Amino acid sequence: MPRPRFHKLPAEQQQAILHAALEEFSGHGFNAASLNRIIDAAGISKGSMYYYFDGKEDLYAHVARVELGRLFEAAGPFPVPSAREPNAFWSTLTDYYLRIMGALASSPPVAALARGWVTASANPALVQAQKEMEAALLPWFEQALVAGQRARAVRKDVPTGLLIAVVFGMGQAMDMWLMTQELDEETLRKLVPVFIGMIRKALSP
Amino acid sequence: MPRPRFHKLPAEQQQAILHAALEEFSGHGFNAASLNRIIDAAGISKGSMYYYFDGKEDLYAHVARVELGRLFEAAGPFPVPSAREPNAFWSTLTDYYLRIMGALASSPPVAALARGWVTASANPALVQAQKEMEAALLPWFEQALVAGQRARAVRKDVPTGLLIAVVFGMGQAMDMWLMTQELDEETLRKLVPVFIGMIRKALSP
DNA sequence: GGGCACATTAGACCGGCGGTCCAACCCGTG
DNA sequence: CACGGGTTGGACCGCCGGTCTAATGTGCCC
Repeated sequence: MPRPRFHKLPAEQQQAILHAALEEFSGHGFNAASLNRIIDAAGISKGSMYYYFDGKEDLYAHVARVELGRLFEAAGPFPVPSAREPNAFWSTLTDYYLRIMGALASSPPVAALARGWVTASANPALVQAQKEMEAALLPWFEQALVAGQRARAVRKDVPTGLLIAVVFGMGQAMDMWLMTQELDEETLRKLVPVFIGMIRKALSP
Repeated sequence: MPRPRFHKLPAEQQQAILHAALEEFSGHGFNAASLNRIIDAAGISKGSMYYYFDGKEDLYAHVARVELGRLFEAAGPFPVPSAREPNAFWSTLTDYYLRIMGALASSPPVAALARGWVTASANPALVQAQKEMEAALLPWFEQALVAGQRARAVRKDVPTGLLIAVVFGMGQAMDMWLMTQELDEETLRKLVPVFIGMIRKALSP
């Protein structure tokens, strides 16, 4: 977490720092990103940076929080599907997935940041930040799965943790694959249902 | 690739270097591993290390190649299923998966290395090494998928590249989940068919 | 056996990294 | 005006991966 002082800064200076950090992190990934370059680009001194943030990881986590937060905001709130029937359940998820991918496609640096975030999973320096975001996402995942089980859309014979891992893994793989292709609205609209269909088949009772 | 000179070294010194590197890489992951520590632990000088290897990435790739090579050797050759019928096709794959996981379970450092290898995917310093291993694995994946399609076990309405990505992602997620659990032979034997079953459902026509 | 050429080794050195530290400066208050 | 806490600049630290070269083996030819 940034120190409270950071939020007292003039908005434009906060922006300058966050912008520089987003550029650097999305362009190089966490490990290869240089805090010194961010500091230069933001036009502040090292002392100030460490006066506002605990260090590189803290800055990264904050940028990710802010940008991914904006992303989810732009895509609307997480729906916890209340469907009583499998088809309805899965179509709710399809809609949401489409909204997220659309939002991502409209902002390449954020997409790069998200990609980096999701692949940096094993980095020991990031456990803290990862856990934090995981903790924010997990309850939703769990709720969604339980709702799915209630709608008879999701199997009950496998530990929830494993289901989450698998969905996460499939989603990640699909996202990565998507991001390496040309992303026009048309194909996206065609592919997302295919993706959800595969997840659906894997999870169905 | 290590320089040819490396292979002319007395076997025990090669072993010392590879052992030190395996310990360090499996314990810290690629980024956090320290080449200097490996050098100290192996009891050689920096000059020698760089005389035998191009650098950190080269050493890592070599260790991974050797250790994962041993792993696959221990698990027997990649089967390209020749089944003519879905059930036979999937049971061939189940057997193989079980053999690999068994081999992994018997050697924690190699398991850690494999975990690190698979999660380090986005590291720009490793693209070379990643591509190399991918190139070695891809043809087998493709053959297996095509064989699966021939056995009417795998759908044909989705690009092969996407299928591979999804299978890879699911496999990775399952592996990671497995490695965070207690790995006794019993549960493994129960879980692997469930995994393969999920992959099967996602891929079936 | 002596001299030479080449393979090998040791480790000082380089720029850059993330992170620490403290003197100097700014600015509101008494 | 003087003080004192909030803020800033940037020198400094230990470590990183990587380079370079002088010294040291080592085997071969005359």
